[in-house]
Amino acid sequence: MRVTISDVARAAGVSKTTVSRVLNTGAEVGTGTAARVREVIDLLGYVPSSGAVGLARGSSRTIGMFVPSLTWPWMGEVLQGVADTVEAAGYGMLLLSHGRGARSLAHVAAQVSAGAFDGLLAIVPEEAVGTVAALRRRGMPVVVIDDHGHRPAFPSVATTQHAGGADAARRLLGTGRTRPLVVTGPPRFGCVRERLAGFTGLLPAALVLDGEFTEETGRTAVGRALAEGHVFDAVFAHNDLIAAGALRVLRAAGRRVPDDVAVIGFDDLPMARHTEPALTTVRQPMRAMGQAAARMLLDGLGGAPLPEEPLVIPTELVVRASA
Amino acid sequence: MRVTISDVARAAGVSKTTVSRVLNTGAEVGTGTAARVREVIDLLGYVPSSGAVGLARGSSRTIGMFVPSLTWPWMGEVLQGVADTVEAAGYGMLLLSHGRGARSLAHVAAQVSAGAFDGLLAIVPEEAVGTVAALRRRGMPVVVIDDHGHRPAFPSVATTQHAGGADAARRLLGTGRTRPLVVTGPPRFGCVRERLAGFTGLLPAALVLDGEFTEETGRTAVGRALAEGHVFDAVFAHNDLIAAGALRVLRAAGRRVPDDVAVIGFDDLPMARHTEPALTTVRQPMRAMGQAAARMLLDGLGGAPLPEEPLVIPTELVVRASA
DNA sequence: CTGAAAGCGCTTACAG
DNA sequence: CTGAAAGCGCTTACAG
Repeated sequence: MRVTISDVARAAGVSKTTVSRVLNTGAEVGTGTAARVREVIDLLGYVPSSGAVGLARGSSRTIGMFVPSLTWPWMGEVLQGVADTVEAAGYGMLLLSHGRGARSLAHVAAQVSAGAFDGLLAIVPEEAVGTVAALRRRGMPVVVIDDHGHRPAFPSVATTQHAGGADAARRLLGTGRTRPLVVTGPPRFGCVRERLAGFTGLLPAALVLDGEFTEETGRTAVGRALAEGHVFDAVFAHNDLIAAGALRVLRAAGRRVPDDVAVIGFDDLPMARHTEPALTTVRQPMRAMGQAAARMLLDGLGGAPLPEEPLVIPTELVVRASA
Repeated sequence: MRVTISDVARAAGVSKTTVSRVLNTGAEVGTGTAARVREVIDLLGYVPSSGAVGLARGSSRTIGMFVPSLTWPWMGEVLQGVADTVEAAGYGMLLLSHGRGARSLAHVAAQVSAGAFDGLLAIVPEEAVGTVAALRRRGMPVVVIDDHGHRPAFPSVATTQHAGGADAARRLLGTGRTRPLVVTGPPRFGCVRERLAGFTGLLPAALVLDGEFTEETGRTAVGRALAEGHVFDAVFAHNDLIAAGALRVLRAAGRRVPDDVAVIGFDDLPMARHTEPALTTVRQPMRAMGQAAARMLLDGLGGAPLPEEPLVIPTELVVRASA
């Protein structure tokens, strides 16, 4: 049987009110009484029912975490950062995925209406911007992890997409490259446009090809550039998967990396250490972003105003062998 | 303001009891009345408070998902399978990670005592077996996703580790290999022992080296075998990362794959398609396992008895270029 | 410093 | 087929 606050009160010879106070405010209770109550709580192993507390207090001590997909290569890092922070604060973390599209959104809406969580952390796919904005308008505290695209409308944590692109260009410039090929992800993502702008601002691209954030895009794009006889001495890939594909095609074509063609990726996935040659890449601080976003939301739930400006955690150029 | 059951009752001109019945059993309510109530519910956008329902009914319509780490390469697949299934059933999914060790376990215990979820899905790290077993003894429905190790004590979904190892051996045998090198993960994992037994049952290994489930282990283990002059015509790596490391060292040493040395991995991570040459590997059905485990738990919560025997979803040999 | 009582929003016997 | 009332386990004015 569940141990309730009444059991504790009875065993300690006090009222439920007093037990509740010991548990929460702590104030207004005699030292001796408090000690006795705490003893009984430990003895009985009492833990307040989250449902009851939620009902009485109108909050759930749980945050929602909404992600477009759970299988993206860096998603685990973000989730780990969020989970560690949220758990340390004694909060629960309700995971919501956009995997089933519109039905997933309906599920989120239902959980919100049910009061299942007090605040929402979100990586917002294009299709869900409206939904998330609507939740926020209805008063739900929202913090967005701004990996792809710029949404000034939300409190958010972001990284330096533009500067990351510029760092890549600077590195190539520093090693004497002047005719880069750029292979981007889908241009609908804000991050793609920012990385590209940062890069071409310093180093005009010989050629820009867009595709998906996949190894296959890396192979086909670079393969095409090669086949069409474009001249380039570097590749700036918009993520590490694209870079891996590029490396593969370059080797197959007999181009030496970095001697003939330097290659720089983006993300710094674990695999970046293991490509041949090891990949020079722009590191995105995914775990730190998860932690910071969680902290921001928790502070917000604690009463702090959510910041107007994005909290920016910088990218970092990680130099390995490919550039 | 939150729309409550009282608002609906008032607007529909019925009692809260009737609204509750329309929402839940559906039975015992006049057709006309039910229709009217449903109309009002839609109109007002009423969704029952999960906290209140949980309190009154003693359940939370939420399951807990406990994982050792969120950053393992196949974890996202499992989570996606679980999330899709759980959400489709209208349940919430509380994510619990073992990332902070003992403190994480304490957090789990607190969430359980708080009644935060009705059942637990778990990938159980060694250190947490006791905790999870204790929860089960106290009546918490538990389903274990049995990736690593065999725990007959829990209802579980498993895959064919032994047969997967045997399939790898059969493939090598079929291409005329007789002296394999085996590089395993940590022997404390049940899956490691099973894969090894399945493999050596058909094809005695020239040499067995153990290590971690990392690319680095692949490089150092195969590097050492090479340096020490061991003779082998194949490598069975216990996961794809180890296999990737092996491929790299073999190439660096001038051994052709698969001509001189065939290589087989385990898992079928996305990267397996992109190694050089593409990796032949034993696929683990991680997403399907997540789905099946979730379904099993949900059925259990619905009243079905949890199966005594593990539900086994088979591995599958995926033949690419490396063996 | 402490407690009795109302209330949070539901469900569920019980009575009709 | 329908409703009044008790109860789930807490918190929080309010009174002392």
